[in-house]
Amino acid sequence: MRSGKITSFDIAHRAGVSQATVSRALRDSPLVNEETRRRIQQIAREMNYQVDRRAAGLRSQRTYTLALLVHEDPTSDDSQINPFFLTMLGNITRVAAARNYDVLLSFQQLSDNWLSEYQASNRADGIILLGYGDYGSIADKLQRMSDEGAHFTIWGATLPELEGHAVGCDNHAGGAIATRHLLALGRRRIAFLGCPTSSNPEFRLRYQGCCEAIETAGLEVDPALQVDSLLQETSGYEAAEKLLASGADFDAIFAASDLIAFGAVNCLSKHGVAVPEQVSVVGFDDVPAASYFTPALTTVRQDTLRAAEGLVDGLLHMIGGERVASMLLPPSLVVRDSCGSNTR
Amino acid sequence: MRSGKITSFDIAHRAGVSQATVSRALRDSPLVNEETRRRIQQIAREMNYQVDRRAAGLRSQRTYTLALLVHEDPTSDDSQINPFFLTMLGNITRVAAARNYDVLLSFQQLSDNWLSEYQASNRADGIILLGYGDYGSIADKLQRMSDEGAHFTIWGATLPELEGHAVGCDNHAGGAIATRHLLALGRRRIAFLGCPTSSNPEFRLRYQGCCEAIETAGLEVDPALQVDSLLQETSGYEAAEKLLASGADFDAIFAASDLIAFGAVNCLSKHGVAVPEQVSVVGFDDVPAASYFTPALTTVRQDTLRAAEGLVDGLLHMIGGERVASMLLPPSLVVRDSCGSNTR
DNA sequence: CAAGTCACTGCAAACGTATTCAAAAAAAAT
DNA sequence: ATTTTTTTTGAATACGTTTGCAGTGACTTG
Repeated sequence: MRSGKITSFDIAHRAGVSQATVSRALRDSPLVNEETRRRIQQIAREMNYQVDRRAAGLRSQRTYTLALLVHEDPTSDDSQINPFFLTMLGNITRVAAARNYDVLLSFQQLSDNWLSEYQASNRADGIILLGYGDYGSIADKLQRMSDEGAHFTIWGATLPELEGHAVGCDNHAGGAIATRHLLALGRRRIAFLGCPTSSNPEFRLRYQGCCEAIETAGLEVDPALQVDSLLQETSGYEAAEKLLASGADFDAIFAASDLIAFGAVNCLSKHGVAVPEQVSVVGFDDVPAASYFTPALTTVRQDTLRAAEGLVDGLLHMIGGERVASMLLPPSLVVRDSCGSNTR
Repeated sequence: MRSGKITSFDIAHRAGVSQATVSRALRDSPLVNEETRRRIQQIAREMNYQVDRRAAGLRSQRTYTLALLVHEDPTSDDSQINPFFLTMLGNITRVAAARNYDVLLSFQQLSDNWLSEYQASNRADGIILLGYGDYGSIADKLQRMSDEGAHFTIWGATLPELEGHAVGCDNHAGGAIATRHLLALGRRRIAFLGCPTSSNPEFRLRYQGCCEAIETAGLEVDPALQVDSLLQETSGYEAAEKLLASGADFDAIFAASDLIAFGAVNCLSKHGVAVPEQVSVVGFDDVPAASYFTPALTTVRQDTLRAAEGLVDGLLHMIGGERVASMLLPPSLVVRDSCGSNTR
């Protein structure tokens, strides 16, 4: 004789009150008498009762769920996810859980109807976009999301022209920090591996910070030392190969991402160039592997925990109807072995 | 004059039919006339209508959502997630999406009431557990989940005594493959870094496979060459240090995880021991960083995509009421530089 | 003591869908 | 022309909450 599912009516019956009172008691409403509330909560605990989120959401028009949409490079053959985003993902989930929100995960493309699917089907109260460094391709979709009143926030550069809320690292400052570190070590010919001309504003800003630091030091930026590279390791390897082949003189590399740096170092090793003795290398992101890497990679760290907090809390405020300003986080330099500063 | 939310009634009104017919038409029910169905679907598309998942779920008692519970080591200071599980996570999400299921992500502890929270609050139709290599600590909870009729599956060793469905790699075979590879390279004194006596059955099985391969080759297992180590890199470093300090003679290391291998190699380097020249090293998992590592790590790969398919499809079958057998996946060896086989 | 407050509580109406049951229309069979 | 069958539709209800509104005593106040 298995009774069906336990509902608030069962609790009400057992407590000798109405179902409405149970609902209120469980939500700590001040409308219900303290002793009654405690008794009801006690009974609910004993009966192992849980509020049905669907019914509650249906009535209150909330889901207490955030959708996390992680970008996947459609050109990438491998199903590997950038480890940096995975770290972010973990932090976002943790922060959301602390705020009593669930996180719905998706790696689908941001298709034309993706928004409507999630927004209109009431699967989530808001959306967090991760890994869309290149806004250009989705600007129109963001605009539409904004027009339709969707709540969303995006990790990346906080551009004034961008519609909506964003949390990002101060890429310009990050580029400058890394470059100043290399300059302080006596390096003078600093190569940049990354694609500043693409519509990816993060790489562009990192390069700008880099150039500015060089010029501030009274040196000149040599365009020959900038080689395009995408985010991935293989792309970094190829970029380094191109740099070597060009015959350009360089004594340091600032890679726009750690993965690029990994690829570049591997390439240099293969060609007998010693890191950090002959060439200093700095990365960007401080992915977990950066510390395992040989030589351990000096890199620019983004504070992923504060970033996650910024994204989640910003989004929750927007859901709450507030207007929230975008957020720029200061990066920090993590000095390890790949620059030679530790060798004295 | 913004109309409220679009409901199936709006579609019905516009199409001149009843709401019931709309519901049927949108679910491709054969009960509705083909032409009517097409017209309704067309209108729904035009009006950008999306079924409210909460209402639909409330009525049909399904959520079309799977909960993914990833274990976090509570002792770990860092908030880093094991990269292997992150790869799994990505694959699981993709597979689930292909099956039209959402994935709810959580890194919370499997607390006593976690199950009831997810199961009873109807946030998910089933649960996937990831990272619970050590079943001992949660065996009672699994039993309770099973008793309460929850649908769940777990990544890890498929033990006969374990209640419920599991998908796992053939750890015994994996241990044997790795060890045979080392033996084939002429290594004779193979150390094992990992904790086979703990309740973590995966490590135990890997060690058993290792021992069996050694004995099959007509050699003897030296217990002095087994050093306990937890999953993490730092733990691997310490284990290698202990091994060196013991003065034991060894020419190869089989690490129970890639992270342990990373730590061990770093430790050996620090002590001037050359890898792979003096000591060959094999890891387990083939995490993304394994290929970036120097020397690139030879390791045992688990097929994470097939694993994800096994987990998701197994779970869906269970939700569908079928009885599903657990699944054992064959591992494969990825040969890179850390064993010296490539140096010839 | 009457009237007004106050602190609780219960009734009942949503929320938006899926589904049962009966009915209507159309087609087929007699 | 009537009955039977088939196809297609609509009315009504249930899913399990939250919440506006009204009601009930008890308590204060003039």
